[in-house]
Amino acid sequence: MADDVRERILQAAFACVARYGLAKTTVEDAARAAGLSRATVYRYFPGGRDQLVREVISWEAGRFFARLAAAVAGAPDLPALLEEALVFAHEAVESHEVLQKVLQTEPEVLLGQLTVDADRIVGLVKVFLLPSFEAVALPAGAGAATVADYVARMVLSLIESPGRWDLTDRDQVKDLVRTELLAPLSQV
Amino acid sequence: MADDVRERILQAAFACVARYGLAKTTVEDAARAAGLSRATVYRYFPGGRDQLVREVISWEAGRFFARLAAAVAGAPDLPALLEEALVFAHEAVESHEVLQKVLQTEPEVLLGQLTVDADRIVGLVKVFLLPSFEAVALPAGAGAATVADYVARMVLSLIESPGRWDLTDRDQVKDLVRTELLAPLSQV
Amino acid sequence: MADDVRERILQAAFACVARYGLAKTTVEDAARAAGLSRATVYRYFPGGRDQLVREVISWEAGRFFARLAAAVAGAPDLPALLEEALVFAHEAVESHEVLQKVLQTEPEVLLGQLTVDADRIVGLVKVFLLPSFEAVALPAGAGAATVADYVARMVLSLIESPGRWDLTDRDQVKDLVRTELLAPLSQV
Amino acid sequence: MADDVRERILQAAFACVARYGLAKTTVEDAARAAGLSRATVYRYFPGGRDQLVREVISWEAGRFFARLAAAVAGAPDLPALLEEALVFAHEAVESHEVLQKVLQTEPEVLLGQLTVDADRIVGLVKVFLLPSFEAVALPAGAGAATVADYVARMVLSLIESPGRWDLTDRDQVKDLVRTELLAPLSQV
DNA sequence: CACTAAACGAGACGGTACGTCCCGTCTTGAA
DNA sequence: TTCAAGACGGGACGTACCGTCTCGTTTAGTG
Repeated sequence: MADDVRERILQAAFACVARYGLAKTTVEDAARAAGLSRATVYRYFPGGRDQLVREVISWEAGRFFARLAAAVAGAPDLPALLEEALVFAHEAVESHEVLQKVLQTEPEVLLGQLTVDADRIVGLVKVFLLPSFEAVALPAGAGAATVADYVARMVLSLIESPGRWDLTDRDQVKDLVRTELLAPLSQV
Repeated sequence: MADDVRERILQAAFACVARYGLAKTTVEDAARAAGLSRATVYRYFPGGRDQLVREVISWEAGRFFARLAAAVAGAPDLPALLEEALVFAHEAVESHEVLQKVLQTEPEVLLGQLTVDADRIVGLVKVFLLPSFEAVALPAGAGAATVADYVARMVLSLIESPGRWDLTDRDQVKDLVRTELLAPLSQV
Repeated sequence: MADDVRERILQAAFACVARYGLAKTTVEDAARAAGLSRATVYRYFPGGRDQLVREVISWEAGRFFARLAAAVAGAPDLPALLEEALVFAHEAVESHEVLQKVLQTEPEVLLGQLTVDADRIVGLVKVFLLPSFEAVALPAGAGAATVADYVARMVLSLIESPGRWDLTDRDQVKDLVRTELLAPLSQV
Repeated sequence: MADDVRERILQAAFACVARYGLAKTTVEDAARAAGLSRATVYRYFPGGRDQLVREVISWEAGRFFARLAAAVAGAPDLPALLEEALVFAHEAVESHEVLQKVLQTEPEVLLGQLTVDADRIVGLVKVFLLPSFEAVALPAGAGAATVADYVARMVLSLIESPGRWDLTDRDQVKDLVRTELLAPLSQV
């Protein structure tokens, strides 16, 4: 029940961000959108507006990775999983309206938050990849955790700025996964 | 004269950031510290507090690179320059009290700003390195600009997160420059 | 409770006017004197400073007439009432320190406001006199309201500028009431 | 030359009042409209904005009476003069756009000023009427000055609030002049 | 004719108050 | 108890004028 309310607030706050942007979203706005009083918001987010904004971003990031997980659930092996993940994630980022809007109108706040959360996000992706690496033969001296960490960072970096790769093109992504992500690992 | 005042405001604002942090620095604070009225601050920074904060960060970043430039002015050749730059920059970042304080207490704001300015900063470093690369034999097909861009990004990245290198140790840095920064370029 | 606060603000503002004058009384001053924050003043007087000043004048005028009503409460008949009213009102105006101060130092603001409120004030006096006229024989064709209106205007005018009458001298006032205020009415 | 500039400023300020109203007319506005710098305005009106506004009202009032004087210049005798004056003045007040606008949108300021200036204005009218009364037989014991004062006040009062008279109707005005203004004087 | 003195334009500046906004705390009353 | 409702203090924001002042630049008047 409590989590219910919390969820409702986050959801409402996210909706407000979609409408007003990060900077212009007010505690009052969020409360109203959630059908709650401001006081209640403060009960659930004692850190006030800052905490709320922070958690909204975290929350939406979480949802993002949940969708990602679902999207790659059926992948038969590691390369397929990475390929699927890159394609889906890239596409998801590009077509995430709120994200795109915020990135264009007030990137500082979002990027600031994301940079600060970077470790946590890498962690998320890593945890998500880990099982796959544990089921695979790795180069001597490389633990699954280390490798997962490395790949997680690479993947995130590629999503942000794909460089010369076109993440829309499945063939290119296949290539990318093979040559840049996995190749270094199979060299013993 | 006008630039004088502008400078004074930035300087004062920076001092305030050092004392109060980015978030708690007020236009009024900056004005008082500069010995000016708030109105005057708004005359020079019509964008208000936001513009002021933005420019303070930019301004200090500029000063940082100016100090960097001075520090490496005497380097005899490219490897020495890069080595000097890495050592100095790392040391400077580590011992920059204001920077460290802000990074610990309110990284979001600063990182947000820096991320947004990233391009500009890469540009600064690139411009700064460019002459050195133009005076040097480069791999076929690689323009000095491209190479400078690449090295600039690498250097910044290394300063941020050195990974396995200890940028305090000159020998390691020498190694790093040779194997990671310049090696790829000398392969024709 | 709300009216309480409103009252407190008006009272405080009036005190400020007494000290600083109408023009130099600040919203901040009034708030401070009322022991409230400026924000609260704006909550009760959304029209801001203008509304506040306006209402302070109105409010004190109201209190003035309340005192007047009390002073003449015991008058046995109409002539006595008018006499009492003239004497009391004149004395009250003359000895109203704040009023006198403002009239001397910044008459424009006050007079402007009073002129604008003139109708309302005439109304106040009229309502106050009306019952007395309804209990009295009036000239044919003259409604009590009409007569009250006429007398109200005369009284106010006399208070402002007594002309040749000395409103301190009870005998003169008796005369005045008889010959100038009531005589015209008794002529059928 | 100096008076020229002064005049120009007043004229410009009046134009601004016509456009923006009394309260919203800025020293800057007036200066701009006069094609002068703000500094110059302060040179001619050291009392600043207040003095300027005050004088603009005075100035326009002066012009008003000048027009009045011109309008009645040809009157053959005192009754005709008063008749002409009443008709003209009433009409002039009614059709004075700026006056009407200000009276409707911000009467306080204007009325405040006029009330304060009341004595001066009565004086103007009085001086203007005086010669006519000196050339006429007056009741014993009444100096021309006293009579002129009385009539001046009556006329101004009638212009402000005509009461039951229709100052548009020449016949009524003729009547009014005879019965209310001059009758009392001819009774010895 | 030069030269000084005044008038003026331009605009920076300090200062002050305004009105607005939002935050975070707290109280009260109803479910 | 939990929550809605909302008053309140606090504080910063950005804006708008005000009045003062300092500079150059005319523009006259005078020696």
